[in-house]
Amino acid sequence: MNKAAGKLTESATARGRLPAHEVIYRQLRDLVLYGDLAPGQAVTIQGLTERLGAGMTPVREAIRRLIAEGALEFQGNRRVSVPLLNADNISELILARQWLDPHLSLRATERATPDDLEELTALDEALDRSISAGDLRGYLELNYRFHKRLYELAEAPILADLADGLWLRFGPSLRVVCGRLGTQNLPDKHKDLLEAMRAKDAEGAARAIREDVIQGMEQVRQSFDAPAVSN
Amino acid sequence: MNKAAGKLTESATARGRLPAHEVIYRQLRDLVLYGDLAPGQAVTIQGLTERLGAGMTPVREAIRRLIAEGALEFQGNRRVSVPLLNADNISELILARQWLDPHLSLRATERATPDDLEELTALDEALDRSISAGDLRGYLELNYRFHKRLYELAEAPILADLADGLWLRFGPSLRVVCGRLGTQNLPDKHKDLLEAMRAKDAEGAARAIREDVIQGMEQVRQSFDAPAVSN
DNA sequence: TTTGCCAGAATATGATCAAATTATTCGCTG
DNA sequence: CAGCGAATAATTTGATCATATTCTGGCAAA
Repeated sequence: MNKAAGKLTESATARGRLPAHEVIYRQLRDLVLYGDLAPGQAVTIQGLTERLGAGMTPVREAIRRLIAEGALEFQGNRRVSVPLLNADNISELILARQWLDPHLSLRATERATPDDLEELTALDEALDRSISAGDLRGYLELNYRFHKRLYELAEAPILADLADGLWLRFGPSLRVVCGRLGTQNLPDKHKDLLEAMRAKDAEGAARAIREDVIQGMEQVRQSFDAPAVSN
Repeated sequence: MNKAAGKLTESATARGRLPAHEVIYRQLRDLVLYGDLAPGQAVTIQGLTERLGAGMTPVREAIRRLIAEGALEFQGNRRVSVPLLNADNISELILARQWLDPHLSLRATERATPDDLEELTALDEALDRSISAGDLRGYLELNYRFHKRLYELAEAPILADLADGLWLRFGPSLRVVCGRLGTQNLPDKHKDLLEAMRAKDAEGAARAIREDVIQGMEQVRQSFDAPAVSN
């Protein structure tokens, strides 16, 4: 096998140069994940080519990917928009996360090395600083990265994919809710989780994350029962 | 609002003319779902433009969508292929379906009308005929449609999406396994399921589908422990 | 074995065509 | 004469293609 050749060739993608459609995909993904695009907002190809300064082919491909992941919605005619969730959708998401997240946390606890735990702890501390500073965007980003890292540690790529994909679906709504509540009222169970993980208490970790999920997602659900904002 | 205009215009997409990328997507999806593309097989853009007689832009978009759904795999360099599952992957899929399918069946049972039940029964009978006739492709297609219809009846679009997506992941492997076993040895629990649904026994339906999933998926898992075929 | 070259495939652009929404005009009725 | 509504024009946006460019992997020669 000429496995060495690949290394020596120092392929363009390997040395950090990602294809444009990949770059655009990640940018657009973050736009959805962190709620820079509001629920219901229309997404146009040409609008994005300007906003992200790219050709339309990469933008087009990025949009298709996001649609397939449920992050965007194809509206039958040729319109694409950020999905507008209803209370039932939220219930489904809560249900799915209530099953997936504990399962993944349990596996992550069994596999996490001290280094991994340190990394998670550092992420959580950064998260706390964002909350104190009232930095909403930072909170959303770090909170996601905390959970995402947990998924990765579980070494279950398919289940992690599923869990990861759910974040894209409630990302826009989460932003709206957190924007209303302010960063001060955003408790989490990360401390309990980390403690359980350090003790290799997999069941305890699963319980902690389950509470974290319920606590966070119920806030989103309640915002649907509450009177909708003006516009 | 000129909502009337839209109706009168009799929009092209509304009267059945789907965009090419959508058509290509569905064709390519079926190719994966029913195992016409073998696990590990390389998928090239230009190869598909010829095979499906389409331009490369629609093919490109279809491939991106399938990659996002986990039906295809982007191999880092510019290669795309049908994912080759390992035993761990199968375990993940079993786990996910063991949770999703019963849940959806339970909801479907609560909501199914007599007409719906009749439709499912008809699908199952057609399925039996395919088995008797030794028609593997027909079996794969009808079995999928049976479960897919069940997902739809649950009226939980997000969970249904997740469950549906899993089929794309084990489709190619399922084809290989069934090809080895022959259609005669493909038992299912559909009869038990339908009986429970007719009796509005939601818990019973959930149990039946759980057994159906385990029975079917375990066959796939075992084919990994069994000695791999020659090539 | 290593290095450089080459064929072939994928990426990316811009042009072109088609479709849908929005804006405008015109005619009608009250 | 004013206001409403329908038909139509104009603009915007999406879909598709042909083409240019870049990259990869293999092959051949040193």
